[in-house]
Amino acid sequence: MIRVFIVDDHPVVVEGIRSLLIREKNVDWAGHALTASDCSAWFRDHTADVILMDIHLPDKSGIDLCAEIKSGQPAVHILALSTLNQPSYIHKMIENGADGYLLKNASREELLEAIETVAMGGEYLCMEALEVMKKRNDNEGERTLLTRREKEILTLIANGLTNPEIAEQLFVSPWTVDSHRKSIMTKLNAKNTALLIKYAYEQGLL
Amino acid sequence: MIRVFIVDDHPVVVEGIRSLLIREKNVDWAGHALTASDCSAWFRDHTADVILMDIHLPDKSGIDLCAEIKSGQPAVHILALSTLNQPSYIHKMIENGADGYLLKNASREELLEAIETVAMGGEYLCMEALEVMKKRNDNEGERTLLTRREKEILTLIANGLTNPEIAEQLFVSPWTVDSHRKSIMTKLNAKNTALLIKYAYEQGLL
DNA sequence: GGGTCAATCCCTCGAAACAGGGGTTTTTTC
DNA sequence: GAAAAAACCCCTGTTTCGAGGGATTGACCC
Repeated sequence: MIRVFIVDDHPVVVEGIRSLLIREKNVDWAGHALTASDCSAWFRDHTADVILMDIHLPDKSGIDLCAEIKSGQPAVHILALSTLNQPSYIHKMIENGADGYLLKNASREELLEAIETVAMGGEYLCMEALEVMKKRNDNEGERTLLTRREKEILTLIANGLTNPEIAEQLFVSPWTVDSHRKSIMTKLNAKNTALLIKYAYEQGLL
Repeated sequence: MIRVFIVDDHPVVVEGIRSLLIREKNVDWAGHALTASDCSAWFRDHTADVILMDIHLPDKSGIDLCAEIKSGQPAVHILALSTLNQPSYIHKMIENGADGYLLKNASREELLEAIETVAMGGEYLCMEALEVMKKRNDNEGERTLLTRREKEILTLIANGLTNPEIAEQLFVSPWTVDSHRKSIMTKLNAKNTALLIKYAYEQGLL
């Protein structure tokens, strides 16, 4: 008997999955939460075999929640659910301890298979997630391309800060910021700021 | 008895809404489709009182599908469903004949209220959509704000062209381009190019 | 026909961005 | 523990941006 808990801020998704699972003999409904904090609270006193976890939650990202739950209860298996197959999300979830990744347009069969797989300690990635992870390895991943610092600076650029302003905020020299900016532009192949922001958006970096 | 049809590419959403509605005495389940083309096909031979329509469909946007269905069957009431409250989507759906707009994190009560309202010929907008529509009226609509020429130039800026390059392409003086650029920045309240592109993206202008 | 607005053109100047080098130190990774 | 990668720092130009002013024309609306 697999005890399944779900955290998702969409009542209809919760209800939908519940009514899909309730028909299964080997699946038991542990409960649900609409927010990350409710989920954390529940797992302080209870446990489950599998958590179906939405990535977009109102109070906290599923990425952080995933790490949090795993540190408290390492035995619990987490299956990430998302509407989007943004590479950055997939990587982050896996890195933070998720055991599987499923798109919300998955069929009932796929959902059940994924739950069973992760419940037995396996790993389940949907097709799209698999492709993304493969690309990452093949291609050295256009996404891994940017370092942590570079992403940080890119975000600040997108927020309209100038190089000197960024330098001040990060307590580094303006030249450093300029160096990072140049390497970001080289990596994203952007000729100027406008293209930089455009590419960043298109690649889901913002 | 309100006959409800749903088109959404997420099986769990379909299932969730179904199990929410099935408990209602005054709601009848007409059927569902996972793609826009299936939906169109179904409505050639059948009809319903209300369609719950996802905006993001695999083969065609809900925005187009909405106009298509309405032209064939004007009596049908369409309630748009979306995970995002992007202003551009809300406007476009309403313009294409949608009778309501609901976010997918709506509660069961809100969903039922929305269905009943549109079934009776009314209009139902969720809080977020209302705010967006209000802003449009208050503010003369962040979308009408930019003139045709300004949008054209904004697109070119986003494509990485500089003012002189844009001037050359449009056969006008660089001064002219600069004037337009300045007025775009004033209207969108952007301090620099980075913010300009960011705002343009957020408001669905690109 | 007067008012409004889009679209065009013009000028200056300081502050950024962009292109092109150079380099050191710290942290990862194998 | 060595190699590689990331993060940091520096300098010099040229180009573009961005803020601040202007002005003229034509189209559309009441």
